[in-house]
Amino acid sequence: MKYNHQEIDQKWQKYWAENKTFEAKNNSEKPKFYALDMFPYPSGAGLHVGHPLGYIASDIYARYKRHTGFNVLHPMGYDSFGLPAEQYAIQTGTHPAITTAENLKRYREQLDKIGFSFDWDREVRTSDPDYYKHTQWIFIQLYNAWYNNDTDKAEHIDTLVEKFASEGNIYVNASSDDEIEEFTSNEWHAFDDAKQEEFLAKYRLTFLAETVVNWCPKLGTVLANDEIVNGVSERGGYPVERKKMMQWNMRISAYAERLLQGLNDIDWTDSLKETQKNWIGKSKGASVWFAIEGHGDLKFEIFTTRPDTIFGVSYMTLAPEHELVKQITTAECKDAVEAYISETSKRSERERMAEVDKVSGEFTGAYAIHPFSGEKIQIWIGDYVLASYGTGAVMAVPAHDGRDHAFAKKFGLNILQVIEPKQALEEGFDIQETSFDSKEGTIINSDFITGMEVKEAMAVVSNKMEEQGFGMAKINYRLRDAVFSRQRYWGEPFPVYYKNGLPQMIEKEHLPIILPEVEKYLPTETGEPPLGNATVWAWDTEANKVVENTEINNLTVFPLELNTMPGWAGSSWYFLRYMDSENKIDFVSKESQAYWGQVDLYIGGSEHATGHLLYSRFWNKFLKDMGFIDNEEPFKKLINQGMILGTSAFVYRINNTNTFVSKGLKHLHDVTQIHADVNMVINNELNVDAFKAWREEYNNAEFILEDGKYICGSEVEKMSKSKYNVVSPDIIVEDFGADALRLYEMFLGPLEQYKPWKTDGISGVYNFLKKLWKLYIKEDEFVVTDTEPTKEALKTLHKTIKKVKEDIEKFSFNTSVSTFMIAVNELTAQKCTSRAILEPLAVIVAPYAPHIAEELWSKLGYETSIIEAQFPEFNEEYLKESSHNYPIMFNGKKRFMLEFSADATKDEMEKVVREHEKTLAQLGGKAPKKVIVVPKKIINVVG
RNA sequence: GCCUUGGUGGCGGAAUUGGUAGACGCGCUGGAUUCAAAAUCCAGUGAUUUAAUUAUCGUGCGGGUUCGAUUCCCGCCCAAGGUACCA
Repeated sequence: MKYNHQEIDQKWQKYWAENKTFEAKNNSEKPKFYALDMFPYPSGAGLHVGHPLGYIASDIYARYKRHTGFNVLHPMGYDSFGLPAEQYAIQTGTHPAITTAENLKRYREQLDKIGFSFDWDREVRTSDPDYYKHTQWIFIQLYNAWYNNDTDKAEHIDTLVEKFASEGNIYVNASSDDEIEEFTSNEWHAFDDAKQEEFLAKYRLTFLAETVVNWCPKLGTVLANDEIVNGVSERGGYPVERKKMMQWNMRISAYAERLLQGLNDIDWTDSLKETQKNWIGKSKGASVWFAIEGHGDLKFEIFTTRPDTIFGVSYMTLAPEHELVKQITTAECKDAVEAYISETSKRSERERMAEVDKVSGEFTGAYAIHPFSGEKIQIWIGDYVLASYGTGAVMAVPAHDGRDHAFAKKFGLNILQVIEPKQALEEGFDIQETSFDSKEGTIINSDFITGMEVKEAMAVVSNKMEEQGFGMAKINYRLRDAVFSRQRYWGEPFPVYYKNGLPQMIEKEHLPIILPEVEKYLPTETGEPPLGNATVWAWDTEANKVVENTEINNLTVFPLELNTMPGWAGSSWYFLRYMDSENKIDFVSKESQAYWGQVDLYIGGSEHATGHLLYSRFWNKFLKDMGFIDNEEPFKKLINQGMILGTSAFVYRINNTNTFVSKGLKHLHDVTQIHADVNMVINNELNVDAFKAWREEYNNAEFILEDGKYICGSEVEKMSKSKYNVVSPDIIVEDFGADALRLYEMFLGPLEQYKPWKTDGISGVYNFLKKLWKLYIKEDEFVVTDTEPTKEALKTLHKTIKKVKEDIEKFSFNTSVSTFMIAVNELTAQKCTSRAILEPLAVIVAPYAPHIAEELWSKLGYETSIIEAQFPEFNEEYLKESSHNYPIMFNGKKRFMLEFSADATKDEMEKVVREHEKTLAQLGGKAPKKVIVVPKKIINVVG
């Protein structure tokens, strides 16, 4: 009987499904363990070899936890809303729900073939109305909440309304929009509903506001930065501009400090915490208001981290999008400023941040007044200042800030030194040539702070500004409120209708509001989102249901929101749903979430570091504030699996044409690099016909070939459907079995590391499985006996137990695979047949290669799953060595080996080494200066 | 640009706290078996040098600390991920 992976895989996958072997119970005498994977987006390309990497790791850990006595929750589901299905719908007219259902089916089949210990009864899908009704409900909770800085938590909006009614907003300490007009309780009562709502919106945790987006007029849609290449749309190559739009936003900034502090309480890698910390970007500094000459009371606010340099200000820079620019620009400067703004609107924010050497700007003709000195300061606009960061305005101190310096130099603006460096600078240092950005120094040329140290000056300036009413110390966060509207079809509809232009929430009992059918998935001709095409998309407030648009009367029937929610909406809370996925009423019951608590182990890609992982923490904290769940942080321990990278293929389109030029000739043209599907490329050569048939826009494409071939470029990058470089695990499972795939993915290298995919080494792990099999079954015979194990076999077994246990606990799965190989090689050489060795061996291998382990377990005579078996205990007795072979080194270089008994003392060993003839030969008879003996490691002779 | 991670043989990688660099696997070379091949088994395999012993070099590059550095420190180079509407 040979090792037949296909038969064994099927047999045990069927057994696990039928016996619900991996069902998690919501109560148990065993301790609980919650192991979670980041759920996949089910793309049309199917599961690729990168997906299972993390799933296999968490599966090994989850199975190990079961072997050590835990009640394990290990669920899986799908992040099933998203752009690709919608894109496909636009291209083919197929409803995204159909595409998604097909993709999902394929994913499930693929996942099933790998033998995961998932509890499939708890599966969730974000695009399922039974799921997204809760996403809609959470949205409503956020709408009906504000953040009270005094209690440092979110509260129901009613408590804010009470405050307004009793004392106005003057004493309210909330996270809110900047610069809210003050009102008294009397004024509040005098406001009409619309006015009251206008004020409440400035405090709500989700609110409508104007936000800048990448607008592509030709496609009539908003684009992700991802969809823009070289300033034009990736699809079609159309121009893109920055435009303001009314959008739903989430006030994540209210949680900035808690998101930052919470990092101290979770077991995540330092690099990931660092990334989130930098993303939140806390900085201490000051807010300063500058008056504008000739504009009466008009002032604008800047944020600076260096209030100590306020006397070094030589000009101001506003973001070109700053709201005041139009108002203050003088007639003479108008044309140039407008041209510059229009130019800037074509550049993406990322370009503006990246291209630091492209210094550009324009003088507005207006002057600010220095609050202390009263001097006139030129106001410029420059694209190095971003509207979305801080207040979109900076006070420029060229002597002490690199970017301000470059700007001042280019435009011949004054550079005034106000800090004297503490340490003498290199000779020839000239503040006119290079800025001095360090905070180590003494203030000069600065009125009342001259002579102070930087730190002291910062505080003094802040205090003085506060006294005089034009500034104060302030903490600023880089973290911006998150835009929550998408002009897309395939996402959660908002549970929102508009009455007199004001948003109204729909009651919980009428949820879900189901995504309507549309004829076309594109934006409407008037530029509205795809839901603008829906004909049944109005809310009847009497019947409490969605009705035909023709019934809209704005008295009882109102238009519904046309935007949908972003991809991260559904993924921000799915980990809670798994705890209680059958709950028909609430998103999770109090009891279920109390039992499962935090996710004990979360495995997923580091590319989610600042998106999903921050948004989930935000929603989790909010839900806790509102009393729905108990834990402040959702994910106790988190491991980033490194991505498996793909090899992408590129074609080169000559700009503004539909002609593609082969790689070797691309330097002769201005070209745009575009991804081609790797499945259309063999040995870098493009299958031109397949490419033409790939997309409608390429049907008539023309090609400039070299040597009769179209040669593609290639790059190693993320494996992703959008890069068309996806490789599927199916063939590997078919040819080598699920256990080989599992072992191989682990064997590739450390879990956390990025690695390009290659199939070359798979035969190694397959050979290992065959050798493992042969320890138990030779020819057709089951050869395991009850003979006493040898000392060597016990040593092999126990060092394997020790190493594998340590490896699993530190998520070093690649080294376990090597350890198994060594163990099997040794036991084979020892001709071991003892049950006392081979039975525990099957259990240690089981988390990694569960199918073969189950089969061997049943051959060993067991009738229940191997998952019931206890993980074997390590016994140190078997590993004791009577001697150790020491390398004898001279000045760090190994020269020969010497064996010493385990109980030899340091002095004894030193003596032997000193007197050894080879030592004398090495040193030419001279006595060693020193001998260093490190027990169980090395002996080093210093000559 | 900025933030994060990584760079070790032909390839994937190992090396627990600063202690024998290259475990394990792939590939390659030679051999056994076979009519032949597949499969399997055995031996070898960082580079230079040598018949061999040996010696020298060697963990992206340049410095430093140390008896001893893949590991710690300083300065660079290269690649990947993220950079706020891909998920």
